[in-house]
Amino acid sequence: MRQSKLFSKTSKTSESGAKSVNHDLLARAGFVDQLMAGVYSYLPLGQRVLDKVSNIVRQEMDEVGGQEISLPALHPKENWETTGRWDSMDVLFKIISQSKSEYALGPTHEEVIVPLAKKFIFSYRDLPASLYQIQVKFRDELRAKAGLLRGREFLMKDLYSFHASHQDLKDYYEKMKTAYLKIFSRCGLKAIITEASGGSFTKEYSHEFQVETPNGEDTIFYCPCSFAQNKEIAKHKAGDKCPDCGKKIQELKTIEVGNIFDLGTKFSNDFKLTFTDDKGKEDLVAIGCYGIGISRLMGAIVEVRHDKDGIIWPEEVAPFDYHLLSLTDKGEEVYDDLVKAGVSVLWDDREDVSAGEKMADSDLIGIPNRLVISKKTGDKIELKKRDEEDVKLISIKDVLSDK
RNA sequence: CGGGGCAUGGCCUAAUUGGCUAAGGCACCACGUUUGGGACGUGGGGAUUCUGGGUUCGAGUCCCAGUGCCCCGACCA
Repeated sequence: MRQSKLFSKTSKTSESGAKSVNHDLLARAGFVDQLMAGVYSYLPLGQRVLDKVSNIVRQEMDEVGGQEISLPALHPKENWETTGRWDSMDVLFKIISQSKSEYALGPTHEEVIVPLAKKFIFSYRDLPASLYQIQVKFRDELRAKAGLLRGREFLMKDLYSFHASHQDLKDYYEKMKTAYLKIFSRCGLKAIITEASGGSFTKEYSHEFQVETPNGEDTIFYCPCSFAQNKEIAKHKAGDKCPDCGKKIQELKTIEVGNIFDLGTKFSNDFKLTFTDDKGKEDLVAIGCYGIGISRLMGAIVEVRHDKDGIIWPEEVAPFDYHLLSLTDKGEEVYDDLVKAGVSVLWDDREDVSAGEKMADSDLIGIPNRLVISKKTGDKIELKKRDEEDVKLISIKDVLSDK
């Protein structure tokens, strides 16, 4: 991609409403644009990051047997009345059509997928089943805030698993924990599995995946031995002895990037989703639900991985692998070679922009590898990692073989 | 939803006690000079000062109402 053709531009000044780090940096670097509180447009750079994160999530969900689908965002009122959530879920967006019918905009999809599952699941032979989608969700938050961290419209992966027994659900739930940790690790984050409330529709436990950052809105009590509880349900406090290992419990500010629920038979009971077991007996299907806020995850990565100059994208989610800066009129040949070799590169080919501005923009955008061509580099290319100070001179062959 | 703050070209800001044609920077257009850490000169275009009322000879500035955004809290299957 030639930067001279890039739709977005960087900005030296922060937007007056961009008080959070992720909103400020993502807006200044040209990844997102705020439409209103909690609602953002994703510009070309931002869309590339969302796609990168989504693909990581896809790979890991496919790895645990998930099948990707796409459910409607517009839901009939009736399904939400069936589960009682039309009235009880405060954040439900409700809309009225011109013929005065009422609909919900999906904040989550049990009300759609369980009726769908009824059309295909009849026998223990149809179980287990695991379905997921990556889709925009709507939640009428009273206070959207912190950039991408708490939106009213946001991108989410939600997976629903269906099981013939509760034990089978629990086994799958554990597999999902491992898959989630892998996803967050690939996104450059260390997630802490934290015990949390199951919410009002499951009496079972739930587990949140929390990432430590000073700007986080959640508080957890944590011990490195693997003990972690959300403050909401915690029976311990900072300084107490860890019930598992006896060391002192710490208090951490965190962002929740994922949450998994054992829903039991709540929704299968509401919709009468049953199956026939191998003895010919009818039983309710056990359901698990597993969410990752993709756009929130993008914001969380920025909150954790930045410095005074800008964003520091982890390799796997960066919008491009290489940022090639031409400080002379040379560079086109190198760019063409890289493109031909399939290297993901953003080429700063802008002619009327000073070297200093190109470097400042490069740091702000945060692509992990910076290549510079200038008078000083001769027929070599300078390589600098975004998160390192030292530079080295290499040849284009080194770039191609490195990939 | 309770409390607080803010609202001026696309963006960031200024404007004396209420007083002249709303000023500057960024960005944009033209020409020229520049190019290793956010260069510079000259010229140019771009504004119902959030909306609606009110006070006043006169309102960006004061008052009332509304709207939007940000922050704190509550809320957040």
